[in-house]
Amino acid sequence: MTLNNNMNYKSEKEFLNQYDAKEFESPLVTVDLCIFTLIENDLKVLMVKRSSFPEKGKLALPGGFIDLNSDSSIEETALRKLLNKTGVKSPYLEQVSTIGNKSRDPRGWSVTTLYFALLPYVDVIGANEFGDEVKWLSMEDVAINSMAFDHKELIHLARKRLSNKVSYTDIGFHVLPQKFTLSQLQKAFEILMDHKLEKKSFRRRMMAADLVQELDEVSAERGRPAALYQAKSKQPYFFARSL
Amino acid sequence: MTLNNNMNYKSEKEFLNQYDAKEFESPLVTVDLCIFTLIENDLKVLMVKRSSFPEKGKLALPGGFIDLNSDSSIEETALRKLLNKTGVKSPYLEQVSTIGNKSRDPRGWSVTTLYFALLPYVDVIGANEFGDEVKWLSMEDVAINSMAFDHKELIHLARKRLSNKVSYTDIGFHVLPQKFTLSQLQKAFEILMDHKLEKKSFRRRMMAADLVQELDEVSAERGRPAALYQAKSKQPYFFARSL
DNA sequence: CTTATATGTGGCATAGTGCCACTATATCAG
DNA sequence: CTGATATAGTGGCACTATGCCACATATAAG
Repeated sequence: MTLNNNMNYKSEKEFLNQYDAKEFESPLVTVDLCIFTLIENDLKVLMVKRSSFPEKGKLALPGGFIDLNSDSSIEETALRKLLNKTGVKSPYLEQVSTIGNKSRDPRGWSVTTLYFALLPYVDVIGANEFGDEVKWLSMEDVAINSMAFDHKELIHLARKRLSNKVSYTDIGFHVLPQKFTLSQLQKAFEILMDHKLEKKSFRRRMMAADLVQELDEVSAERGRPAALYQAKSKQPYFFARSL
Repeated sequence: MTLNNNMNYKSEKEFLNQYDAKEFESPLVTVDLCIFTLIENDLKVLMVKRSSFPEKGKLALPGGFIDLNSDSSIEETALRKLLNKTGVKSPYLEQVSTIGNKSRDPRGWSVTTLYFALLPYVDVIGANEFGDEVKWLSMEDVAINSMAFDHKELIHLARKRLSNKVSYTDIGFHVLPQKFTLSQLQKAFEILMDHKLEKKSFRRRMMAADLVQELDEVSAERGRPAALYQAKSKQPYFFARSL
């Protein structure tokens, strides 16, 4: 489609008067979110049970259409959806990819921009917009559930991006509460990356990267009490080779 | 926009009959390409001079609307555009990001999915679809040219992704001809990354990564003749720390 | 007081990197 | 033929980060 190319309007104004966006054939555009958190050392994704057709009753990612009147960008759409479902205003949010083709939605050509978010655990029951059923689904159970549209693939896309990015950035901090022990931090990184880490090496790198601030408190559960830390002002990268 | 959420159709079929995509308010969707190549050790981007409103006469990235009838995915749209402008069928092509907001196009809310491509140099004069002026613009000159829409920002986005990705993958090979010397390869990487490299370290890593195949030919210009190499079957990553 | 459990450190062998001087092989000028 | 110049390619060492794992430390439970 190169509708513009062969035309020769006398002025831009005339063009704008004569045409508006709705005259171009455009696909449906949605924004979908893959919201991750950690609950008791188990990685979870937020899912919604669809209450309407198509795909009624199936699990789907939270998301939906852009509100052309109130949203001024697609990031805003994503943040609005996130706030609706979780009550969280400022998560870690990153665009993963945009998938567009004519087969993913039974209604025809459709395009979705996928985001993923990282949050510390929040209770989500009843936090939803229209009484749709919203719940944290364990990543282990993603495989065994039937899902709407291509949302299972979307989850895998987001999951891959997550694992990868956690290994060379500090985004993993976002699933933890304010205060944490280095063991908790390591465990979180391991789960997010799906990869075991060496205790000494991990601590050495964390210290070298200067990403954490030791506090004067300790967390005592079993065994020797662990020092509590908090995240320092985040830096984009800390160049770990393979964590 | 959650048009689906409160409805309660009796069946999916009824839903599909009653509604089709055009009833939802959707933004304009385009695909834009940032096509890079190297000409005489100078990084170039392919630009088109717009022959119609809006932004008539300004430089713009090649791109345009999805053809809902012939394209079956947005990647296909991108490849079609690329083929139109350059005649190249199988470049390195990667999705960078999707930008959507209500201010980037004077016609209103619009969404574009940005791709970048890497090619060995091809002559592009006259290769275009509708007689639009198409040319390779030096990256040095991007700053001093006025550009349509937010395309200057799109170029910067693509440029950043390119620099970054070249440093930990082998995509840099795609701007070179089949046969090349290690010095040419290093120079290409340096330009793409915008970062000087150490000769010995570079060669050591290339060899260790087993990405190149030495040939029985040499390239003689000035000085000692250099061995020619060709790329081996590409692997996704070769884990260079900082090249 | 012993055991279980978890935190935190010491220290070494190994591998990858930056650095740069040095060698090798061509062309070109006179 | 000779020496200057230019580029290709290597030798080798100091430095740093990593993996590994044993050991020391600190608490609770029995």
